[in-house]
Amino acid sequence: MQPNGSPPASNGVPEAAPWADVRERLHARGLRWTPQRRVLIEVLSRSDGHVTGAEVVERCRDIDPATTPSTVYRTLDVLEELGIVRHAHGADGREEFHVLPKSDHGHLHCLVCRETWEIGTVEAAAMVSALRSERGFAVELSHLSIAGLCRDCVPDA
Amino acid sequence: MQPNGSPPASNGVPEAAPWADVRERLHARGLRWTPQRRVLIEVLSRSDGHVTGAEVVERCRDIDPATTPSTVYRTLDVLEELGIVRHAHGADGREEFHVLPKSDHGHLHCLVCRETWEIGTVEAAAMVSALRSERGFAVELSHLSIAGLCRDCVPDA
DNA sequence: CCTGCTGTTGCAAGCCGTTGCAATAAGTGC
DNA sequence: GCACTTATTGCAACGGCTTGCAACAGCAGG
Repeated sequence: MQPNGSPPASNGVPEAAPWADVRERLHARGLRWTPQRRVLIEVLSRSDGHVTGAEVVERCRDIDPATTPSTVYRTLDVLEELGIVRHAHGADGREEFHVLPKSDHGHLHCLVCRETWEIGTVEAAAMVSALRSERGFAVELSHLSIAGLCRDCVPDA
Repeated sequence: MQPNGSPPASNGVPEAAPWADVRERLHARGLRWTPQRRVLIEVLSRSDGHVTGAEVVERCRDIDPATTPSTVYRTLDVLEELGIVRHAHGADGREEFHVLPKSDHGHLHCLVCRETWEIGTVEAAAMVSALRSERGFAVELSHLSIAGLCRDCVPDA
């Protein structure tokens, strides 16, 4: 059954592929395709790439009010193993999921305005390679959250 | 200066200076010196510099079983404003407090063995200044936690 | 010592996540 | 279609931390 592709958001951004084969990917690992997982995938496919755990739960409830948090979080763990989502913690320590990361990247969080920005491999390169060579430490960039004050919130002009 | 070595944990080495004037510092701000705060200061003065929120609560309870979490966390907030403690979040998002940070530093967390290391201004310098000049972003080093795999846990030998 | 102002506390409740466990239901083979 | 294996679910309870609120108690001042 392929009833007209599942459109991503509503603003014509394509997205197509990634979600189509999730079911098969699960099966390939002996995992199952359940109604609850369908709902979660539906929610994620509509996200813009960054969501908190609580947001995901809430959106799932919009589709199926019976949604249980434990199921959602456990499924997110599974999807993380499949590489479909990736999680990190915001400046307040809460979970933030990154959906379909197109590239490995971390985040910058302004402690004042709460705005966030992505920081890519290039910007992190110096630090990452320094830690790698000096300490043998392999940074998990996708889990990296750097807190601080953004340009607009730095008091010092 | 301040040779002092400041012997960290265990033995009853009473960390003279910093704690002595906490009471006055509070008073100077119109804040109060209460039994509960006395207990918390007692606990912090015995810490080796890194404790989780839950640990602090538990240790306070060792001294006064009636200790309430809300009081502890609220007082830690106050002490953070006084610059006596500083908090960050571990790889799991839980709070970690740095007591009397002698220097600004962040932390490295191994996702496998859970070990942690400090990372100082020198190591972070490249990244900090890059973010500062390219984005105007002022990194709060003391809040920085970098997750990844340490030398001993990196699979790839 | 007594009084009053207001910083603090403790409680109750709540939010975000996690976990143990028994019941349920995908997916497989016949 | 029908067992059967076992991945998955939902529940209930808990851990860490926060918040609203009424009662309490530092600490000047008289």
